[in-house]
Amino acid sequence: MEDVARLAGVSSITVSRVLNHPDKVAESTRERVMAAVEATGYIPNSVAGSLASRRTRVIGALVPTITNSIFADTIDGLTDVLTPAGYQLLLGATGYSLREESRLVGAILAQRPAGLLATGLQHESQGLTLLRTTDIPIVETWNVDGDPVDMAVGFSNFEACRAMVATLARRGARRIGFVSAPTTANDRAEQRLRGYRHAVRELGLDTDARLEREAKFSFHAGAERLVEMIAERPDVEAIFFANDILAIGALFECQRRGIRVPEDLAIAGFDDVELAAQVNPGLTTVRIPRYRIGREAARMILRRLEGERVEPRVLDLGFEIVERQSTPAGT
Amino acid sequence: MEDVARLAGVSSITVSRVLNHPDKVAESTRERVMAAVEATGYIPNSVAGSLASRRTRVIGALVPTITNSIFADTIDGLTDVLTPAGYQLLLGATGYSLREESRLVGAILAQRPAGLLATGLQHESQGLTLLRTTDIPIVETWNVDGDPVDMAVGFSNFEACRAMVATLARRGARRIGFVSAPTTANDRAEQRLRGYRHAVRELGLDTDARLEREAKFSFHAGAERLVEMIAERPDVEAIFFANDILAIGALFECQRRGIRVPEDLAIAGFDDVELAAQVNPGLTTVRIPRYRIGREAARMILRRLEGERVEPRVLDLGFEIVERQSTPAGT
DNA sequence: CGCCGTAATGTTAGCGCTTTCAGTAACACC
DNA sequence: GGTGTTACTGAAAGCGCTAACATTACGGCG
Repeated sequence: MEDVARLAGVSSITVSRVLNHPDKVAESTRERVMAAVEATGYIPNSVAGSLASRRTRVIGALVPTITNSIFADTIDGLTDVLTPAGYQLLLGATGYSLREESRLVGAILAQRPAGLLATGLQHESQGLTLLRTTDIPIVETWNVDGDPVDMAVGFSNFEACRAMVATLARRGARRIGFVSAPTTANDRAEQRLRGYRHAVRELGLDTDARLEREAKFSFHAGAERLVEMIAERPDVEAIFFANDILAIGALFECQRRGIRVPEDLAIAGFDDVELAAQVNPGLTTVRIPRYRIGREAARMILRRLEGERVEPRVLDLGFEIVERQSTPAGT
Repeated sequence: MEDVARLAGVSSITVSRVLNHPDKVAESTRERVMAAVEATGYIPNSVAGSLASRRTRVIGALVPTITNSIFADTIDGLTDVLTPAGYQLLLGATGYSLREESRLVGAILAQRPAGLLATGLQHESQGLTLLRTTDIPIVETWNVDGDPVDMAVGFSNFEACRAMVATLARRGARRIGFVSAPTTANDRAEQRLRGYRHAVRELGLDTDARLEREAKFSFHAGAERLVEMIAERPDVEAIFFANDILAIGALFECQRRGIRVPEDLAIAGFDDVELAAQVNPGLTTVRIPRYRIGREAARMILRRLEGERVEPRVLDLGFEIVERQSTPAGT
């Protein structure tokens, strides 16, 4: 920066101003400085800048895994808002471990981000303390059933599952199975399971424990649980899977076994991934605002960084039941 | 940090040492300092630390989009190596724009990352200059057909496509269509197309331009190109899609239209996404080391950061033709 | 005509750490 | 007992910027 200043015949603070507050510099000076920046190939040092100004242009984001496209969509929404605003993304993957989340929260906060996005409302006490102590805007995502540390944006996993069970029941099913995602360190999965259980009781449906299982996130696991469940409860009428990947894995298994969907068995998923609309039959599922979660989270953070108050602190973006051909049509 | 030092009855430099070089501090002191760190809830300021030490624990990564799972897998491999080594990920999505890539390279370099991962060997001159000028380790990924700025890890898209066409031809197809991904700002797609063209000529197959189309990345586009191609060239025997998503979109369209795969038409994809093995019939495709690309890229960067020389600078991880049921079986 | 507001630029200090060099103490060795 | 060696701790300087205040020039205004 010293070099640039010398070449342009100004002091270094003027160079700094040209780069950060161009309107506070005379146009002729600005041009001279910009030319000098080009000529020297100067790349500003944001590390030094951040230290001096005590703020960074970095937003931290913590997701369980970026390998699951639903989180990739949220990150996508986040960057689509952040990038034009001049912010960059510091990404961490917790691998569904609250221990690892705490560690990453510490590591990310050490970078003094301007804001932070987390997934879920559930945290380890250590991480929670860190989140509470810091004064940057924090948005927890993918869940609105609980108390956020600061702000939250998402939808009710509980209500979404309850609504899907109600839809299946309305189409005539009384024996509805549920395949949950692992609920440890995953409040979204836990609430989906609770939503199912609540609905089954509420509607007086079959509550046999054999209609409930857990599966890791994979096509294969969905197929396996399907096979197990129809072996133990051949009379099951519909199986609701906690995510589309499981459901589609099961759907493919039905294709292979000649089980007719939805005539012999109805299948429903959760997430409405792009694939859900493409498979044959199309998958009935819950559409959730994955991309918008990221977008709105970014907006909330930015608004706070601009000094505005953000109300409400919990933003429920809702969900939508999408009925396709994998469940019986309405009459 | 001042507070911690006072509480522990040491100077601030000792606190710094406890945090960064714990082995250079007496155990009793270390314990006292750690207790003080806990008590005060001190979170080190990496920004200041980085400025003073002139190095960060951040690695930049540029991908076209994180929404495509193949890049998510590469990022996954990257973080799996980087995180245990104490590095964090600064992620940028270029949206397949070289202009945007240049901008992001500048923004990321301003953060003074310890290393940088880019996707592809193709860059705009402005971004290329930045990459060349900087002295941090840089790995270009997903392509080894060309000259890297620094290091590269990936496979030959050209040879992979050539090999798939040869496989299809070996199974009897003479009229093989190709659906390319958009080739602008995407050297990988471009080389896949060139590999197809080369193979078709080399093997004396049908070179009709109507057997060649382009499609954006979606199931839907794959289905559309399929429909168009069989309308214009009803005698096409096999269609090779530049990625699995296109191929699977086409496969689903065949299911809907009652086109038997592979009896009426063979279908092949590229990438071997998890879904490719699940669909019915299973998709013949090219398996590529998506995850390992990220892993090896991280390893190369880390080795360089430890002062080692890295040879070779271009690491070809190869590919593998995976024949499933969407193409005719061997005899 | 002096005063004051405004625009443009510069001076000074310091952000919170780490590097470098120095210093102290304890111990072994010839 | 002087010297070297190892282990530990500290003082001073400064990383490359920006915030806050200072300065200069200029023109409008009572």
